[in-house]
Formats: sequence, structure tokens, C-alpha cells
Amino acid sequence: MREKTDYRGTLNLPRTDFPMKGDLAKREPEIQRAWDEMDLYRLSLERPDSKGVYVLHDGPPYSNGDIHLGHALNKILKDFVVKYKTMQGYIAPFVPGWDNHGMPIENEVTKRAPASWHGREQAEARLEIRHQCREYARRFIDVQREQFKRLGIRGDWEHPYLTMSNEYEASIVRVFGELAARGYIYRGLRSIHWCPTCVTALAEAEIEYEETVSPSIWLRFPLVKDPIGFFGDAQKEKCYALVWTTTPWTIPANVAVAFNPDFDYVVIEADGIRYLLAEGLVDAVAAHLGLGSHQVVNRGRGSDLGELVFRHPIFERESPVILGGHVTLEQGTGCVHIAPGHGPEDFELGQRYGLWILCPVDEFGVFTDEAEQFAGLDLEKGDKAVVEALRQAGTLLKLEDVTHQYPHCWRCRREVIFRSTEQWFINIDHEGHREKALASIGSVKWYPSESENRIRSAVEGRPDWCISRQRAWGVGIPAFFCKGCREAIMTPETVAHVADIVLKESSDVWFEKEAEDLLPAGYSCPHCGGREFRKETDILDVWFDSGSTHLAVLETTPGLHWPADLYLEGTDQHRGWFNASLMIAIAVKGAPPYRAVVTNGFTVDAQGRGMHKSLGNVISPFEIIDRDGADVVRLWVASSDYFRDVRSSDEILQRVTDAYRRIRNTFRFLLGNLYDFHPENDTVPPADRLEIDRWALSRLQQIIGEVEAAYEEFEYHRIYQALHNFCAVDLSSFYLDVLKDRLYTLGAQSVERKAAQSTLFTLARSLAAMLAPILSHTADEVWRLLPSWTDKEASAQLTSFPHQDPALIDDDLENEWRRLLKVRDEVLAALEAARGEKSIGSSLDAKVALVAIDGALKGLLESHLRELPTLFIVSQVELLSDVQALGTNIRKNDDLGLAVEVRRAEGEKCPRCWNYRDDIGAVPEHPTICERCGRVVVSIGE
RNA sequence: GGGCCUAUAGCUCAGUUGGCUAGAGCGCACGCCUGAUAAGCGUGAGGUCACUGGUUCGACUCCAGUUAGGCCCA
Repeated sequence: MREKTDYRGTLNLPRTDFPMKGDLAKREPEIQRAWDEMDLYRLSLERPDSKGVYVLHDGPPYSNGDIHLGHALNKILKDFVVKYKTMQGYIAPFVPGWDNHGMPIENEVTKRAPASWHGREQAEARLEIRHQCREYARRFIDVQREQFKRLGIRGDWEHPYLTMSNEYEASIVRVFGELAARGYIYRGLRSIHWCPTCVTALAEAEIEYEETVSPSIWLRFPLVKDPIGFFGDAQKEKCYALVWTTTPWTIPANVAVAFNPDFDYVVIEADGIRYLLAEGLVDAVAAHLGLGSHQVVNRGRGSDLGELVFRHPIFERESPVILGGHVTLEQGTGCVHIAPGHGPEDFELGQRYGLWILCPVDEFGVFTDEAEQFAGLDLEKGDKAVVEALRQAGTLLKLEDVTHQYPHCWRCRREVIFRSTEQWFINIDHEGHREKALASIGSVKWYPSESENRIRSAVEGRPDWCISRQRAWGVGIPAFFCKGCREAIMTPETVAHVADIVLKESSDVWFEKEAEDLLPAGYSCPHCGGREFRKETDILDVWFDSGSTHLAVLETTPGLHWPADLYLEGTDQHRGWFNASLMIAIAVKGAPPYRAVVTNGFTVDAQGRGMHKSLGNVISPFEIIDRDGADVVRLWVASSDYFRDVRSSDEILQRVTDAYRRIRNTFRFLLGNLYDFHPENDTVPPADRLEIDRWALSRLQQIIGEVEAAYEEFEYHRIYQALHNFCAVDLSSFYLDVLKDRLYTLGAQSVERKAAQSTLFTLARSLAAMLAPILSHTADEVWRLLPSWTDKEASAQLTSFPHQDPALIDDDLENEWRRLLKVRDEVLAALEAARGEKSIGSSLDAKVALVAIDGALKGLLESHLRELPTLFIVSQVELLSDVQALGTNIRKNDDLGLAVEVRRAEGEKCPRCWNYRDDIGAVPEHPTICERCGRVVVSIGE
């Protein structure tokens, strides 16, 4: 026991400052500080002999709230790409951005605003809202910037692009002007949610559905034309279509009746009156209206009834039949009252049929003159007046109350309506624009490949782009209206003038100044020569803002270029950013703004369900950072096949943490055995190393090849699998385990030990480099502790990506060792059996006797006889020629042609190297240890 | 309701053109070591390849449908 401790000091045991526990929550911020101090981002751009510039263009997150796991996933993936490209020799800048304008921020601000802001539009309030929105956005840029930096994302955080900056806002105006000049912009009608109380348009997100009691009316439309004789021989005066609605006030706007082309319709007769309705609803409707006994007179397909024409139930005008798939049998009669001015589906159908888009309700919810006798009534009074008019016209069959879900304004809680209003649009089919866009999609590389289908169908199916919003927080549409001739004015000259002013003073100027102050001095209307103008008050859709990033950022920021080499965003952006950017790029540049597009799936829980507050399954990235560290979040990203949805849960993160520890401990072992290695003096040429060292180098080359290929294809989970497997299987459980004897017990300066260290050094350096884009913090922690050499980079991220060295690949050797490893598996199994029988504990207690029945195997074992004991980590190996020479307790593998017997090792256990040897005491000065150890200890003394 | 996509061991992932008892690592259980030690090594147990039907000599792999889930649209 005493000798044992004595000789322990003569061993070369591992030493390192690299702790087993990462303690990342504490250590990572220190590493990040070091990155800041060395200005790692700038250094990463200094590539004197670069392969060129690689631009990953950041899609701007919205500057509102803390980042969530999805943001983390996306930005980390981008970071992998950028860091890898840098290490491949590209100049890979990363300019992060934020999307600042838009409704969510405006809502946050106005939610807490004084009541005077609500209600009728006030220019004063608008400006104040905008100022507060700006402040709000600024605050969250700072919040999110720190959060992204804490994840270890490398980029130009001091100079991000912001869609609310003067430069950017001016760019938006210019892009808009460009599209206008090219004839893409037009004004048209559109049906939108409208709050008559707040006098404003509402977005879908501003609508809340609440229970309301509404009048429910059943009415009949008199027949006017029946060219197919569907109603039979009855007099027209006694023929009607049956209709049901809960919004009587929309009846004055009625211009048609819709049937579903796929339903069966019938004409029934009750009390001498004939009614047309959907067959499937006859019983329910007849009972509800108390029609009494009735007979079916005729039956037909909805698609055959398109030529019928009815009369408006109040006014003297026709209301033809049109066909629409949105007609259902859930309620009503299957004959649907159509008012294109007051409903999006009605509007769409109306447009398709070229109907009159009648909207006889003004912005305050009051009937206009177009509503004839109802003019001047508000909608509540209008409801009653319409019902009364129907009653007098003899077209009302029943009036009752109905309780249903109806949309309400999120601010005033009052009921909202649909109104058709004038909006600005981008014509997607202008001069074959859509076809050009579709054609260009094929020239882009899409990852995964299915992604191309999604963008294609998104572009194929998209309607014209409605770009106007009736809100405060955004860039004003730079259009003027002549007060004289009412024409819209938007010439290159006026737009450029506005852009210049915006550049100086921000887009607030649009709301601060009068129209005349925003136009060139002395401007007169090109149509009528008028001198008085009104400015447009609508702002631009924020998708227009973000769809312009490629122009506003890539073309203007020094060091970037157009188009981007890569966009990388969530799959929802096929209809969002990818789409908007493509539309603008095709219009302005005639080509797509990206050469390649990668999409990531969404973060979901263990069951694959989306993460929602209401489900209580949301995982915060900070929770993981504070508990496990950013590198664990990053490793989680790398471990996932992110082209699909990405799962996250406590168990999943626990597994990732386990994997992280395995990788970390592998590094710890490597570093621990390099404390006395000086690469420039000590490196042993591969040819002079042991065969197993060359095997390890060859394996490393294969891994480098795999890893590089996976990086190229953005398939990081393959990297994770390959490297983790390599650390666990090839290294930890085999190569490193086998190496311990050589590293610890041989002379510190011996060639064999230096050969091992040379290999460990290469492994550590290569692994740190390969992992630097992913485990950025840990890789640098390793990098710092790696023995120094001339020109050693300050960070692993600044080193070149490892090259696969063909000279180090040795397929024959790997094949041989594949077989040797199979033999090893057999031996280990036999050792385990012996252990179970308590005949050995440590494998060094054993001597292994082998018989190779297979001739080739026998030759292989004979040629490696000297290495076999270290390979198996046993004290002795004996190769016998006949199975008869073995005992009865043997393990046989017929496939391999091998028999194994485990015996007690012969000789005495050397207290220094723990091998059993028969040469204990051969070195007289050290009588208790083996000869090999004795010589080493003697040489230390010299 | 429509488009695109997903479903292989507890977890993360592999499974070439359909072809031998479906693989890996991790985790788990059991054991060993105590010179990588809140580490390391070994052995082992885990799968009706979501479900149903079809094509085929043969299907995790092809076809149809169902279920569950994701994104987008209506």
C-alpha cells in the first residue's frame, strides 16, 4: 500500500484546469465578455485570403416581449451557419435586425392610453402614440439584443438594422415609389372589419368574439325570371326564394342570392305559395316557419339554378342567383343573402360575378343616401326600420331573437361591422409578375426540398397584396390627393421628396407636417394644376417594411451584397417574409432576393403539440440557460431535425445535458493528458506512431468528412450524432481507455507517449474546431487550455475548419481494426462472464487465451499479438492453435471463427502499472515493480 | 374544409432502388473499477416500425384510407 502511493507520484496522471462540471450559467458570461473584449465579430471578418463574402440575411424578429424558444432555435441555427462559413474561409457578416412598426406595439401602447386617444381620429394622438411606440420598440430591442447575445449569437449587435430608423423608413418610401413608378400600385375596394364607434379599421387580431342577441329574420325574395321553369306552372307572384339572416341592416346592400352549386334544391308548395330552398333543410325550415303541409314540386342541383333571378325584398331592383361554395346547410335555408359591401366572402363572390359593391353605410355606422329611405339612420335604428319595411313589403316571414357569437371591437367592446373601403394594393399579376416570381423560385435552393412546394403554392394562390392599414404606427403611404380634382398623386418626384424628408426627420414627419410642406415647393397638380393637397393617412402594411429588408439592408450596408446567400426562417414565412421579399424583389430587381432558403419547424412539446400559454407547456430559453447553459440550448438545437417540428421537454433537455457532459468529459481527458505536450517540439509524425494511433487519425478523417458534409447541407443533427458517437464509442470506450496505460506508465518523454499525445492533440484541436459553431463557449474554453503553438488563434471560431487529410485515411487499416474490434467485443463479453463468476474483477486480473479457427483471423491476431493485451486491457494474451487446448468454460463465436477463454493472469500484480507480470523485481533498485516500470522510474531519477 | 409536412425502442436520430432475427448513441437495470471519480469501463433488457385495408412470393419501405400533431390558408 505504501509502495503504491509512492509510485503513484512517478506516473503521468492527467492534470487540467478544465473542470468536469461546466457551470455554464456562470462561465459563459465570462467567455462572452472575452469575446467582446477581443471584438470577436470584427476579427471574424478579417479573412485576408477569403473565398468571398457569404451573407446570411437576418429576418427581423418583432421588437416586442422577451424572446421565446422559437427565436432561440432560429437565431442559433443562423449562428451555426455563419460561424461555419467563417471557418470555411468566407467573410460571413451577420447584421441582426428588428421589425419595429405594427399593431402589436401600437396596441400595447394604446391599451394604457388615455380615453381621449380613442374614438375619432386625432392627429395629435397619432403623433403621441407614435412616439410612445418608438420608445417601446427601442426598449425591447435592447432586451432582445441582450437575450440573443446571452445565447452566444455572434453578430454586429452594435449596428443592427431597425425598420423604424430614418434610413430604413426612407428606404421603404423609396421602394414604394419604385413600385408605384413601375405601375404595381392601385387603389381598390376591400371588405374589412370596421368599428363604427372607434371609427377605424380593425385587424383580425383586434376582434373578440362575444355572445350577442341579434334579430333573426326569415324573408322571401320574389321570383322575377325563371328561364328553366324550375318553379313549374305557378304564377310568379306566388314564387319565392327563402332567405335567413341575422343582420337586417345589410338587406339594403343586398345585390344577389347565393346557392351552393353542389347542393340539391327543391321547390315546395304550402298554402298555394311556392318556396325554393335547400332540400336538406326543408323539414327544419317548414317546421320552424310553421308552413304546415307542403309538397315538393321540383328538385334540382344548385349548379343548374344560376339563371334564376329574384327581386330585392324591399327595393325595386333585381337580385340574381350566384353560386358559392361557402353556402352551408348548418343554418338558414341554403339560399344566402349576398351584400358584397358588408362581408369578405360576399365581397369576393361579388367581385367574381362583377356585382355592384354597394356599401351604403358610412364610417360612423350611419346609412348613406344609397340606402334610400333608410339614409341617416344608425344601424340599430336601421335594423328596426328594415324589418318594418320588409313587413310592409310582405316579404318578412318571421322575426325572432337569436343568441350567437358576434365579433366585437377589442377596445370599445361594441359590435363591429364589415365595410367595403378603398385600400391600396400591389397588383401581383402586373406584367406577368406572378409568373416571373414562380419561374424564379426554381433558381433558388430550398432546404428541405419540400419547402419549394410551399412557397410555390403560396405565390400561386396569393391575392393582390393589400398594403394599406388604418393605423398610426408605421410608415405613411406617400400619396397626396389633389383637393381640386381628387386625383391621387404619387410621382417619382413627390416620392423622392418625401423620402429625403423622412431620411432627415423620420416618418413622423408625415404626420407632423401639412401636405404642402411635404411636397416640393410650389408643386402643382399634374392633372388639374391645383395647388391644394390632402395627404393619405393610411400607413403601409408591416409586411411591406420587412419585405423590403433586402433592399434597405443588403444594398445599403457596406460589406453586404444583394442577393443574400441565405434566408433562414420558420416555415410560417413561406406566406410571410419569403413571400413578401420575393414579391418586392421580382418587381424591383427582377430576381429573387435569396440564393438559398432554409426553413425550420416550430418548437413543440414532448407530445408534438404547439407550445401555448393555455396548454402550460411553454419552455423558456432562459430557464434552460440559467440551469444548463446556452451551450445546452445550442446542443439541443443541433440534436434536432429542425426541418420538421422540434420537440422540447425536461426529458429531452436532460438527454442533451447528458450528451453535453459526455463531450465535455472527453475534452477533459484529452486536455488532462496534454499538460506536458508542446505541439511544435513534441509531435511525432503519424508514420512513427502506433497502429492504433493511425487508426484513430483515420477515423477522425472520416468524421471530419461526415461533419463537413452535414454542415454544408445544414443538417446539424448528423453532426451531433456523429461527434457524440465518436466521443463515446471510438474515443472514450476504446481509444482513450486503451491509451491510459501508455500515457500514465511510460516515460513522460517516451516516443510512445508523445505519439499518443500527438494524436490526442490533433483530436482535441479538430473536435474543438468542429464543435465551435455549435458549442461556441465550450469550444473556446477548450481552445484556451489547448497547448499553444505559433499563430494560435484567439478563439476556436477564428480557426480554419479541419480539412480531411487523405494521407491519414487508411481503409485497409480500418478494416483490419474493425475485425480486431469484433474480437475485442468477444473478449469483453467473456471477461464479463468471468466477472459474473467472481473469478476476476478488473480486466487486468485476466489472461486471455484465444483460438482463431478462421485462418485470416489467425494471421491478423498473430501480427498484432504484442498489442492485444493493451487492446483488451488485460495482463496477458495467449494465442493457441487448437480449441482442445482451451478449458471447458469458453466463449465461441462461429461467425468470427473465434474461441475465447478467460484465465487468471500469471505472475504478480505490479503496484505501479497494475499489470500482472512475471518480471517483478527485475530492476534491483525497485524490487516490487515490474521491469518496464522499473526502468521508467530509474530514468526519472536520472 | 383546402395545401404542405410529421408519426421507427423512454429520448434523439439511422434505415440505399420493397428482401435475411429493424440499427446507433443516450437513458434504464445489473456488474466492474477507484490513476477521466458527482467521472470511466462492461453486460443486458427495451420496438404489433401510429392504425386499417390493398398491391406483392415478400412492405418500416409502394398505394388508399383512418387517427393524432404541426405550419399556412379558408
